[in-house]
Amino acid sequence: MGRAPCCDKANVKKGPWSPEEDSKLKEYIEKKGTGGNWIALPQKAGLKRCGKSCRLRWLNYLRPNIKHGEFSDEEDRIICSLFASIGSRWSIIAAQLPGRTDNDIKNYWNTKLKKKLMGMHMAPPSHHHHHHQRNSLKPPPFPSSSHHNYQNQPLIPSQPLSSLFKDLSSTYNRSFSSGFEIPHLSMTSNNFSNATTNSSLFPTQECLVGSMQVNNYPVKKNSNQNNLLMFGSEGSCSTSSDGSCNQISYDRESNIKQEEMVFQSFDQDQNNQRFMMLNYGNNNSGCSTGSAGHDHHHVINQWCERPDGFDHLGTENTLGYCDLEDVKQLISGGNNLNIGVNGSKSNSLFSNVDENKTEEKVMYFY
DNA sequence: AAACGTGGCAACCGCGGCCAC
DNA sequence: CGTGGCCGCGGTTGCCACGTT
Repeated sequence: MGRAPCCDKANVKKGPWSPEEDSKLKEYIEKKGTGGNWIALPQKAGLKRCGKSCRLRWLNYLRPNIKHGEFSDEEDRIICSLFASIGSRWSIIAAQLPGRTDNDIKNYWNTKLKKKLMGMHMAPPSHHHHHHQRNSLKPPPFPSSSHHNYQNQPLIPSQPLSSLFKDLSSTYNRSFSSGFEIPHLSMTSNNFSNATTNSSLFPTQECLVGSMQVNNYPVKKNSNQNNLLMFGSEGSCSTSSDGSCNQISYDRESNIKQEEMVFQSFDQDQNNQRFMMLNYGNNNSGCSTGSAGHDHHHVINQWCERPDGFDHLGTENTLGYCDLEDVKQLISGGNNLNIGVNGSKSNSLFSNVDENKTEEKVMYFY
């Protein structure tokens, strides 16, 4: 039933590469190139390896100009801001960092960089040795005062991550308004438009503008609050009560991922709306929890009329923010907003849509 | 000092997408 | 337009070194 193997497993070596294999592969490719066919290459080069293994070894290790060792603050910054905007698309991120491979960056993010950002709020989940444990995610403190001004915070931090983290965590702790609510959101697939922005706020960002609906509860009429900026990867706002939040294994305790992937958006000042998204997670399972038969969209802001308690909330990792004027400018102002729905992953976003529900504008970054 | 836990990475593997036929 | 098969992505696993109990 399964897919045919890409090569003859019996006759193929697996595991770490020996220096001899390395030099064989290197010499062959330097002399003859890959010929555009990795499958045939190992045989031609006299290697008992699967073509994919050769490709990986070459791209991640043998290829010229591979950079190893410490990541600089600048690299940290780039990775962080790109992750904030496009999520875990490591190959794209790697393309911005000469000499780094996607694998390298992925590993670095998962083992170190993420912790730099998360450390104070909670220990990131460990998948090691199947010690999946439900992190007891505590909701953040519920401050009664608000109106913290983060006017001058840049979207892409110019400081090292350590200082970014400090700033944002203190902001975070102080900035909830007293009455914020958790709306349940889903998105509709119609009315999305494609374009590209060159805004200085979001240089070369790709974004998607579309409609947002709030399931079951009316959107507040205050139009200042009708914009929601979502940072994150493709599935960031998938509705998951139907299990369509894909790529998550429900039969494992790795469910925890979903609960960690909570977005927060909040704004305090009616006249000076700020939008902030917090996203924690390592793939496209977004803000849903998907586990309890509800419609789980834990996006925190003053969005709809429903006051709701904390439920499944883990709230970590501030990655970006802007204010309403920025949003407006992007939406109007002749900005082109680019990239539509991208493939099947995003399709799950658009389930559970009731066309009769209130729809509002949303920008969805990925 | 042995067993156990953890971090760091390299490598693996399934899948979606793309393209040639 | 199918369809078969390769490519590359990204989530996951395996392994080793080292720290801790």
